[in-house]
Amino acid sequence: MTSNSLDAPRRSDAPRRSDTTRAAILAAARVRFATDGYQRATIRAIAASAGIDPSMVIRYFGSKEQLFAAATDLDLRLPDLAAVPAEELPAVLVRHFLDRWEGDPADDGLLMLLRSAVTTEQAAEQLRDILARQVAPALATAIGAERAAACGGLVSAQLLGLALCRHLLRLPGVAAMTREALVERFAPAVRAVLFPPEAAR
Amino acid sequence: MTSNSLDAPRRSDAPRRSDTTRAAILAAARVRFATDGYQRATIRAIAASAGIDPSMVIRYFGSKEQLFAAATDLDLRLPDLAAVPAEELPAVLVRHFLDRWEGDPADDGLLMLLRSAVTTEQAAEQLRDILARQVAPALATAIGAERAAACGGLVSAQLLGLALCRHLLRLPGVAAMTREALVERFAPAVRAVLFPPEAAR
DNA sequence: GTCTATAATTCGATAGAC
DNA sequence: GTCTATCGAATTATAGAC
Repeated sequence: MTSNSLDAPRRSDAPRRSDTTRAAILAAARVRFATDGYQRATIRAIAASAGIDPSMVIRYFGSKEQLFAAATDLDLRLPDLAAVPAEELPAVLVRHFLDRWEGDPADDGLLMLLRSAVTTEQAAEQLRDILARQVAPALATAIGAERAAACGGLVSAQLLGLALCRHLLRLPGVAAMTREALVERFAPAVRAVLFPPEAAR
Repeated sequence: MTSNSLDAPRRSDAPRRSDTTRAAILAAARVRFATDGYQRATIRAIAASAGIDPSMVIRYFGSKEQLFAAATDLDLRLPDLAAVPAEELPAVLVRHFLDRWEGDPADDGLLMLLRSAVTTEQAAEQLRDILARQVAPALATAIGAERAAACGGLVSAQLLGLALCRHLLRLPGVAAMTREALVERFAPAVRAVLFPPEAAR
């Protein structure tokens, strides 16, 4: 998956030129996709950011669609939720995602994917797949498979809603809050869907 | 705002041809913007949906940007929240938006605007403006201006997150739930940000 | 008022020289 | 491996005939 499928095995450990170029394209693509979304992020702009010719992008990745697929092959790097006390689970989740979103734009794959997923079906499919494969299983280790299935989507709705309003729409009331204030105010809401009060069961 | 600024007053009450054409363009534009977003919704496609020539769209609205501005001049039609008991406020809010989103795509302006706002700054600006002018004041009548300012953004994050995951991303776990199940499970989360528990104040 | 024709860009992707 | 040159399609917007 990560090595060039056309090459025979090599003895040298030194990175090939083609590998560094490929990595440069991928890094530039992640930044452009994150800020502009799939449609506005042109191959030409990505190539310019990477300092190479547009035709190289096609040569290395075949098409814009395949480049996007490679750029959005994400690992959310969720912590081990089984080790977290139920009481702290909501805050841990909120803090984890907030931390990732504040980091390097080329590294916060979730925001990149979310920006494109709203208007590009291919990206939406990829996002659904990633959430199902990573968030749901991680939740299952903490609160059991049955309850994770029942509230996984609602937890996603809350966390993606937070990402949406804070980083993509930049609503003043959400974008201006500090990370810790956000954890304090939003974690109780996540708790309400993770552990439904009696009245809602 | 709603009448053609170039016309002199007329005595007849019969709708002019230009008014029905203008309305047809606007209706078609709302559908295309809602399903495809600002960039993919082309003037050609909108004209085809309205059964007229693409050049007519420009003639009536000047440019694609101005057409979008006219199509997204929304009224969320929020109910009178001052008349709602605090206890029922979260469920009333969730149910109101769910109802609107299930309706006619050409009438659910919020979903249309949200789809474009993630990748088009003009749409994001319009959405921020609408939320600030309509949601925030309505909340203020129910829980007071001070507390509305503190939690308005968080309530928006929850409701927009729900719209995002249910109707734009169509996450299976959220899209499959019935409207009433969603109210029951999501209202407690909205309550948690509207009326913060002691631990989070 | 409505349409035909087209200008002026911009995009993804390809061919081929070096 | 890298770049030049370009194709073919699609876009917004305009000019002008009827």
